[in-house]
Amino acid sequence: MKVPPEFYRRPDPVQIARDLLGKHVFSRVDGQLTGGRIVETEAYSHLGDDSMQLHLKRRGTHGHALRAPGGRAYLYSVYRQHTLFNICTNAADKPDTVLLRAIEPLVGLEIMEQRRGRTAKDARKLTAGPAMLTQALGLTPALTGTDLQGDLLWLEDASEIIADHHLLAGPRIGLDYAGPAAANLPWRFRITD
DNA sequence: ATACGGATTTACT
DNA sequence: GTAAATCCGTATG
Repeated sequence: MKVPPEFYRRPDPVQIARDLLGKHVFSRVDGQLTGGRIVETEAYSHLGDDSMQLHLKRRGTHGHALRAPGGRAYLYSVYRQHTLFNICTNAADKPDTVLLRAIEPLVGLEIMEQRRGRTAKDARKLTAGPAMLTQALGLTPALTGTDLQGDLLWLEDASEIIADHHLLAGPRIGLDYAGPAAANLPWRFRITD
């Protein structure tokens, strides 16, 4: 069953990032169903997180898509070639997000391999990065604002409980530019194999 | 009009 | 380990 709106509207993005591990994400783009199990996430908060302030400033008007009620998609491109998938959380005037960094492919393997191209031959690299998974799922920045209760892009609760000893918490990736205060926050979560 | 920078991936040595 | 790819939105003049 779908993850309900209340899940996304809670005020602590770190807790939401933690809780999203083990959930399943699906997309139906071009009529093709693809999806997988979430194994790595990062939290971003409008409070006490310099990287979020910089992001909003740098992204200006487009970043205002972040100012949406919890439970919508926010996708944007970085390095002019890759798309990243975030989930808006909290309330519209308190813009927090969770970035999906890695999933374990479950549904629509052939479609995802096709979308990823030749480098997908290595199965471990099919959806093991934030831009890899958006490509595999067929996601583009145009999907920003999509309601995750719809049938285009959504998350499902797989009734999986991840125990703390199967979790790894660490600093977020690629945020050195935002300064040590932001780069050192242990807001990245991953399921250990 | 032009300059700048980045929540990455891939192919190399 | 390092470096190149690659093009868009925002800011600034």
